[in-house]
Amino acid sequence: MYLKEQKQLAEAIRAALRILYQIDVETVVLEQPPELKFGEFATPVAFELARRLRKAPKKIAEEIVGALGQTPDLTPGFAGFEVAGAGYINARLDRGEFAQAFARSGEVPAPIEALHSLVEHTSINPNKAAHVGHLRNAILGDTFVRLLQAVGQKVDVQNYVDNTGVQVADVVVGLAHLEGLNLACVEELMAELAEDKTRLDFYCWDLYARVSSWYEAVPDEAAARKKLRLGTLHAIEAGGNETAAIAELVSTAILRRHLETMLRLGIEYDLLPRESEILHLHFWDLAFEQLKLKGVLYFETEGKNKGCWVMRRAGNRVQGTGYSSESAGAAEGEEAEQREGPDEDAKVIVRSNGTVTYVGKDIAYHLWKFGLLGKDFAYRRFFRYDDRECWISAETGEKDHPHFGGAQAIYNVIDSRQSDPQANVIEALRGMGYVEQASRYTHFSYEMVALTPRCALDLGYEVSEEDRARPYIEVSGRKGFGVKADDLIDKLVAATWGEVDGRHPELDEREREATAKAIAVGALRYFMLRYTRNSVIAFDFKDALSFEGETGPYLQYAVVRVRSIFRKAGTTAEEALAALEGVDLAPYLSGEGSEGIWEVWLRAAKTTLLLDQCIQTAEPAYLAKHAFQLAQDFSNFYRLHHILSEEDPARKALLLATAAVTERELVRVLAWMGISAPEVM
RNA sequence: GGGCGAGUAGCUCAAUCGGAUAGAGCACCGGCCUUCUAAGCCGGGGGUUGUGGGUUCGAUUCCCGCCUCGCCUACCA
Repeated sequence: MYLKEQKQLAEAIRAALRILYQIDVETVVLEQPPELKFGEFATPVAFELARRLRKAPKKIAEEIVGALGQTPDLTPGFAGFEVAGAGYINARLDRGEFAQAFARSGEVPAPIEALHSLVEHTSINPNKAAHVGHLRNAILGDTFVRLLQAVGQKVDVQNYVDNTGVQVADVVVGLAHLEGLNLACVEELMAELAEDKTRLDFYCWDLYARVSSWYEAVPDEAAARKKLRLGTLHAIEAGGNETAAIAELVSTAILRRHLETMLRLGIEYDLLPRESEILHLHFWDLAFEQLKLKGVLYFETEGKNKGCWVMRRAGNRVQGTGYSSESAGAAEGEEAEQREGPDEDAKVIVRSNGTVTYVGKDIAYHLWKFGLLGKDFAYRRFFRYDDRECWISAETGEKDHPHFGGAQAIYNVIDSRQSDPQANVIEALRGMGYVEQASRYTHFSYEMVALTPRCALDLGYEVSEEDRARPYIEVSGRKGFGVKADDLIDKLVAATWGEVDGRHPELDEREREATAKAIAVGALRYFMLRYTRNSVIAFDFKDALSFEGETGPYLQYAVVRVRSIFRKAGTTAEEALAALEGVDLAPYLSGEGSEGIWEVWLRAAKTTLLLDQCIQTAEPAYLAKHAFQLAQDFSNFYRLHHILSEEDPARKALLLATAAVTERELVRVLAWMGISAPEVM
């Protein structure tokens, strides 16, 4: 529904333009009029054509309306068209018919393309606890996974683990050198922490901050300490030594903690590919050969990058050994000729000492994602969910495992600071001739979560004078500055639990707990989804712990109210929708006494349109906003029309069905956002 | 220096491909629980959309200049 009518109307108008003026327009702009009394659709197409046809917009609009009126077979489902203002064309739906059809169908969205997609999100360095920024990442990613699944795509969910990077090395330096622990002692420490119910990732949060400041603490020692850090990193990368064993032990335990934290929000993964396997299985060697063969990498012989294998950046044109990704036209050739000397802006992929950079490894990994590397990981089971298994990469693994990789489209949920390296990887793929894959590679970019200065002060951090003047302060794992994910979830659950205890003493303990958790998750997930991706979230407990207004609980509350009505009415949403069969709804959907009813139906019917839009733009915030507006429309309807006391049976059937479509669509959208609606709250 | 993003109500954010009167939430003020759950609803005040030009019948939206802020721009990962 809605989408169908929208397309139909656009086609009918295009047909009318062909008949009337023998012109073809690419797209007909359709929008919703400012008020529903003008109809459901409006188009300003007559304004655009005024100059071209040398006619007043109003006259054109009248002619189009006339043509539409004479060909009713082109616009089934529409009740009428009219000219408004200086030349708008407004279209009215046949409301009764529309509502009947929508009540019946519910419209299962058709897949845009039955793609096999791969979404990578979370990807927290396994050396410390997850913080609010990681929550935004995981919630955006998980929601997008659900959206893709809603349109019928097969989706692999991956959480990339950098278990051999500097961040893990820093924590190992802390354990081995600050605490003076060997492998056995680290095992002992972990056992003690477990005994103590101290979360290991919390312990490492503090340790990581200590190590980071320790590097700089004594100026004379700084160089030696940095050397220690680098040596630790190299030992971890190489593997097969005690340092690497400590790293493996700790990072794996922290990784498990991250999965537990995310599971609290209903977030699950299929696979955890790790950097250690990308290194040890020599993914890079294969990628390097391909990159050289296809001329994407070239050996720099001059300038600052002398002795390195480099790649030109997207948008740069370079002559000689470089290549041009798009078909090089004459103009580009001339431009290239004017340039002299080495491309100093090029991206170094292999350093002059022969080691490969992060971007290089990432290119190899992404070739694997698209099934273009010619090599695969081995796999082991790692984490058991209620109804599925999460696998982890391994050098040698289990014989039977699901097939991973080889996706047709990929989405990387990574914050916007990484847009440059992401662009490099895409450019490399394109340069290798994988143009199709490059076009289906989406850097699902989002802005960071920062803390408001007030929030930082409340948490007891020292805040400099200039930071206090800023609207927000960036979180920093290195400084141990931020809000830990589990702490936030704990706070949310405590707040909702207290509230549920007070409101529903009649429920047993387990029900109250489950309800409180559902509301806490709803509040948190909605909070992270309501902002568009490129907006920085300035985090504050006051906003995040709010359960009123535009929040998750507000949406859940609308569903709870609907369910309460059905309980009292002794019926169900399904029955209420089925009972509409054969009822003439038109008299109740417009005119006196219909206020607020049609708004709910129209809004509810737009859900599929929003789903489409969110996928096209990779922007879940539109859906969050839509759900809120539907809940708002329902609240308005709820106030204006008392359902259970309605005496006209036909009207009562419609009012019940209005509540039913609200529930059906709201529950659907909430599920896409990973939010469940409790029975009571 | 170059690239990307942002600047909208006191605060936090929306505004579909350039369209009709720029909308929500929070905060503030005033009302509404004897009728389906008040985590709700209604009403009120609040705006030179950073700034100066341009294009257009029409600009928060597109183009150019300027101002402010953030991020990226390493032979770190």
